[in-house]
Amino acid sequence: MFNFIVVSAMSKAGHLQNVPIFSDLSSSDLKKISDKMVSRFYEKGKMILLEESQGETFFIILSGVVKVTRLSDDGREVILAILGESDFFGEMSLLDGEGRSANIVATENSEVVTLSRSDFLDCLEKYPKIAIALLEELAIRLRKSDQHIESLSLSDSEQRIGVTLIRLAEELGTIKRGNVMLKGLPYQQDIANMAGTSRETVSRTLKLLEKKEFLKRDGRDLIIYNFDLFRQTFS
Amino acid sequence: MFNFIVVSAMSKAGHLQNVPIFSDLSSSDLKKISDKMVSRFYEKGKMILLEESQGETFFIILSGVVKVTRLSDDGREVILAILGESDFFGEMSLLDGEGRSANIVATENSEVVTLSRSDFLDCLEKYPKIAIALLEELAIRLRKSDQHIESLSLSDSEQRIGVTLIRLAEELGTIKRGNVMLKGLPYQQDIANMAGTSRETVSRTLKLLEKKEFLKRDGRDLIIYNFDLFRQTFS
DNA sequence: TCAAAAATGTGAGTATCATCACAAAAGTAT
DNA sequence: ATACTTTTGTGATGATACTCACATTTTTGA
Repeated sequence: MFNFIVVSAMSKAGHLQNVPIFSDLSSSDLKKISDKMVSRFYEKGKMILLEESQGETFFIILSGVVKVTRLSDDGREVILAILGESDFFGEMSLLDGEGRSANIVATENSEVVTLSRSDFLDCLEKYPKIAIALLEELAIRLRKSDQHIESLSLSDSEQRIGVTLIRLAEELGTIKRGNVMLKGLPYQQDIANMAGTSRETVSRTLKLLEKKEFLKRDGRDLIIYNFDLFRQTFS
Repeated sequence: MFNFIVVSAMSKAGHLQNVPIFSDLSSSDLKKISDKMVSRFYEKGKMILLEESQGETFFIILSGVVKVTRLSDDGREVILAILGESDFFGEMSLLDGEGRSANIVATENSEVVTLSRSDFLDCLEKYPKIAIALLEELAIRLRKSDQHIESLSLSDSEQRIGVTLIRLAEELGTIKRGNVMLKGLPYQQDIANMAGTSRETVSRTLKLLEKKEFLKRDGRDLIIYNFDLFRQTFS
């Protein structure tokens, strides 16, 4: 475990080059920024950010997977997004000053680097390219949110679960001759929380989709046959 | 009508000062930008942007109201947002290069100013303040989207309609001794499309909320008594 | 390796809400 | 003022999907 952290710290600047919002920067600028960053490691299941806490830090995921959630009063959870390598979070409350709007939990062992609020805002002032890249990314997220809203508004549960599998495949899957391989599917309860349905319905629907030969399950893994067709069918 | 356009054109730069994303600019910078803008007027019901068209223009609303929608294959409509004075739109496809993700329709006679793609991007490069202000605004919209998703995922139709009324009140209403006055409520079908429910359910629910004395209807107008309580109850 | 815990499968009952159908009311235009 | 259109109100019906209950399977950890 310790070994893991050391290795990652050594390659921090290297990793950053692969993060889209930094890709326009020269390596000397990148060095300056990465020197201000702090590496952190979160084990699977650990809470990274709480809904109530003040937003004072910007996070970039180097490896691992996190889920962005909101909790209702009665404890039910809505999963807003699944984020993976090179994704970032924490920017929203840095930008608009409101408190956190969501919880962040590591769903896999995850390594992140962080930037303080002031360093982050400096960055934006100093490198307009970063601000523009961030705008692009937020535009993409807003577009995804809009699709999510459309799906929740119009579709029945089978469609919504299909759309959710597409989202998961795009974030976590690997493509292989037109099929998508999803190793380590989230729990049915998490899929239900993404799709806005119940755990039991996810169970029944996955079985149905398997019978219809859209996909095949093998324990925690899942293969979607003919991903293009799957997309057409469900979104 | 012609009179209206002339008046507005004269006050274009003046209006811009009240638009949050430009509020940090000096009046000479503002002048430079406003010279590149073009005024347009859309009558109630007119389509401003189509889902399929290329995104090549940035719009700022000087007066009026527009709705942002997505249409499913079978023609059902989802209303993603209602935008009013000082709000802007069209930035998403300018930023991420994708085609339009939504339709925009004027729901009231509306006056907008537009900026071309290149002028808009120039603006962002030249005035980092604008880029940051835009980031703030997108963060706010993303936060609202997240709340919308939560509401669609967890709530029953009464809650969802309550949340929708709050959204409408915040965008279109005027506060008066703790009560909110909404003059010219949207049609029930539009409210249904925002809340992800059916027109009939909106009709029945409004009646119910009136009986519970949360609100009072008078033709097209609506008063929400004790808006703070209403918020607490529905979000 | 085995027990305990967690996750998944599945049936039965039921509530919510969409849909259909049509009546009433409110706007609009001639 | 009147006819026409649009919007709203409301009952009846049925389907979808949620909840509850419990069996089965898989995973975890000592």
